[in-house]
Amino acid sequence: MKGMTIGKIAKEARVSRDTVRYYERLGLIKPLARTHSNYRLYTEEEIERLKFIKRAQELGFSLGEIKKLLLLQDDPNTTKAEIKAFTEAKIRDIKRKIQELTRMLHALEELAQQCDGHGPLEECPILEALRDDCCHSPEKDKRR
Amino acid sequence: MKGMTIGKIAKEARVSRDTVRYYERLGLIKPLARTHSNYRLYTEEEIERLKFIKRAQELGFSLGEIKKLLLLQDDPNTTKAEIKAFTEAKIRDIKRKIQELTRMLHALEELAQQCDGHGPLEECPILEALRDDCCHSPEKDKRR
DNA sequence: CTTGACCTTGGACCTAGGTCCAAGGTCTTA
DNA sequence: TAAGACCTTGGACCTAGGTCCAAGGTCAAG
Repeated sequence: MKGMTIGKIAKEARVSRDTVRYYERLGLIKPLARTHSNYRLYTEEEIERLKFIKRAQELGFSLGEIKKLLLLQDDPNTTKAEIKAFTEAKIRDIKRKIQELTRMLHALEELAQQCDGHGPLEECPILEALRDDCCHSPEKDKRR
Repeated sequence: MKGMTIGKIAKEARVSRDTVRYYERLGLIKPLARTHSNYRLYTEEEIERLKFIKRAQELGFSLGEIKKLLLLQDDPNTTKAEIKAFTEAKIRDIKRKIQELTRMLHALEELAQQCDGHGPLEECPILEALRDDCCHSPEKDKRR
């Protein structure tokens, strides 16, 4: 009988059995067949699919997005332009996250730099900033 | 009778009643008193506390971290150096996140740029990159 | 004295990406 | 034939930061 059981491909792809079953529930992967005793059977191809998923995760794609990506890959009508557009959407997404984190970083760095680390706590510029309304969240509290 | 009910302070601080009760469960805030009918009673101070929490969240602190920050603020033995160290730890944290996102961004940008958006899907450099083992996750799959 | 707006509690539900467990079936190897 | 290592299913649990709901109590206005 050809094929590998779930434990085998999980080990090969360095994920857990539970994760493989979880991905199956999400529709990311499915076994080629079942044995007479209902064991899932897979081939090399599914190991590659698991590795594909891992790599896509490392690039910042969610499992939902990876599902779309796999569907696109499996569909003969998909164009390269679609894949490129998908990638570019993710790029914009990541850029937005970086911008937001950079905003936080600058605000924190400014506060840390204002604090000399000495003297009474009442004058701590960091706590003061959190207490008073000073922080640079754009477009808020315009009235008052 | 002095004090505001939960609906009042929630409105003032622009959060939901449920959120205030949730913060109470987490130990971030608590009512000064209860009425005879067991209604929570708050003062201006609690509105400020809610705003403090929101501002700290905007700076990237988790509710767990904000709890520590509030405890530090309320403790007369806290030094400015401690607050500064806390802030600096968060700065390092955010820098790490930015680095990770930047890694993803560069990888995606390289892939997008390699793709001309034309021709058959089999040669799509983006899908190829996910299929083959090419992506720059550091220190992995050194054997094989 | 009733209506509607408030308040109370406990607990379920949500997203995301899994992990863990129980109860049971199967397979291999000694 | 028995142990131990697999496999099956369904469902609970986890983090984080909440939201929503039911069933019931309270309060002010008309």
